[in-house]
Amino acid sequence: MHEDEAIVRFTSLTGLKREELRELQGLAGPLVRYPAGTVLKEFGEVTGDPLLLLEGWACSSVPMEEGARQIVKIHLPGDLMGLPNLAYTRNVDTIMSLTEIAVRIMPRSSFGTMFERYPRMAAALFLISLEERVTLMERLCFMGRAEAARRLAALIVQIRDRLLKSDPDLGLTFRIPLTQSHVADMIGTSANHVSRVIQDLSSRGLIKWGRGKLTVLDMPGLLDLAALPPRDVAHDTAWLPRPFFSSEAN
Amino acid sequence: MHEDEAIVRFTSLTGLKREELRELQGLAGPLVRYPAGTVLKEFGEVTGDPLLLLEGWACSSVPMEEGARQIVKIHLPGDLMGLPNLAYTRNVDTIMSLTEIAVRIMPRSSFGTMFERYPRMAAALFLISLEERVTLMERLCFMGRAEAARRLAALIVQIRDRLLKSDPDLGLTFRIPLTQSHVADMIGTSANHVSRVIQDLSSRGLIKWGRGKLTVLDMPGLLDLAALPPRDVAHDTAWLPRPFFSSEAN
DNA sequence: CGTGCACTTGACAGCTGTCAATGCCGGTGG
DNA sequence: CCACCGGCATTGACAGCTGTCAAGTGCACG
Repeated sequence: MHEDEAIVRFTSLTGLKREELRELQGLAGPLVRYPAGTVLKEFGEVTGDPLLLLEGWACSSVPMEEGARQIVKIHLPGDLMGLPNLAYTRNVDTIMSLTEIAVRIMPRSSFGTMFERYPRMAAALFLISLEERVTLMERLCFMGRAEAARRLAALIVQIRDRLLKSDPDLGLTFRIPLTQSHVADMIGTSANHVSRVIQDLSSRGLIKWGRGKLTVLDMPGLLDLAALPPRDVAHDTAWLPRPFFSSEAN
Repeated sequence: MHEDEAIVRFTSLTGLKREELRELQGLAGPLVRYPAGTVLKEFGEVTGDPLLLLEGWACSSVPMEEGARQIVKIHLPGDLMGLPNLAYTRNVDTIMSLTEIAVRIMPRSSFGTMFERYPRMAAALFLISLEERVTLMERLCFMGRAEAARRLAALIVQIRDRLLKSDPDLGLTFRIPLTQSHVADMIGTSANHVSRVIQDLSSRGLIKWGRGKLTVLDMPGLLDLAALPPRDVAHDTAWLPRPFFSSEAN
């Protein structure tokens, strides 16, 4: 993914102006690359600056007792990682790359700048945070109520939806750099059980999943199983501050 | 709770100045009271304005299939309710009062004003949102990994911690306006099972719970069972914009 | 005193964690 | 080319937590 595209995704929901995007890029640090499996932030350590993910996959997880962990979010290009740490002195999660990744550091001070000088950008940041909250709410519902097969179906649908945003031509077969262990840590079961559930979905003719490659065979069936609550993605941003630079109305 | 106290709680984490608090109050609408059991927002309906809760308890829940629901948050005095709706056109959860409550409407436009004219207040709002996110992350972990007894223990500890913030003298016995059905919808089990789990905790001598009154008999034991991850509550707000009015340093 | 709601209790089945063993596959080194 | 190895995935057995159903209890309220 080209860097501009990632930045555009980051700000798409508020319709920020091109000039504002440039300012945002001006606040970011240089591009840095890491190999797969790199731990970028460790839970409990003193917080650093948030990171803007530009290429590759990463994930945030919270360590539990005895080596277990819960993955709380998959990061895709365009995502800001480590944002919640702004409110704490120690990292609230562990951030690790799942593939080779490219990131830019977003210095803490740049967020102060945003709030002081670029209110629309700050508001965009706020909206992104609210969306994350809703995503977590949704996952919380599934975790508490649904059985593993449905949680897996919902996970697949949600990941594909997010991938679609940056690649509208994404087919029904695509790469997912997640092992069954990762999936287990995401949907809250054992890696053992994930194997059973995947085979269950396969035998129902819904998906095919192997070697990091996932194929959705029956999307309506998968959606039906996932039974995600309807969520209106259209955003009402009429309350946002007026654009800073542009002459045209938003 | 006196209104000022609630407002102070709302903004405590960023050390907002007294003048800013007054501005915040100026943005809010008049005080409105509702009896227990009032539905203030209904999931899926067109969004209205967020509400600042000043007295009483309320909860946000997401309806699931067949009348089931997941309670995603308990609102206590000082909480802003319905904030995530700012990013959507339809309510992402149902907000219902658990006791008699008093609220003030925070018009959508007032958030635009905050971002334009009171960057520190906007940043405070942002931080609150990040905290909510972390709370949800934590609950997600428990929902996926812990058995019901531990989830209940964690719930009790967390609620008491939040009550302590507004009443530092809170003893080990306090009122909780939650039925076992509510608890079930919070920790993701059946109301039936909640009864069993409460009796389990009781027989272990950890708590006593009846008639809306909860007594913690063995706090260390309860904390041990809950096994909440250590979370540094101190906030690093050095990146925040400078105070708007005051002359003193923050 | 009757009604309704909240809570309790018991039985049973089902999903899922755990343990252990096995299979598969890619990479490494000879 | 082949043997070995380690990580990942599969499979089976078993126990435990938990949902469901159903019946019963107790309390508050009118």
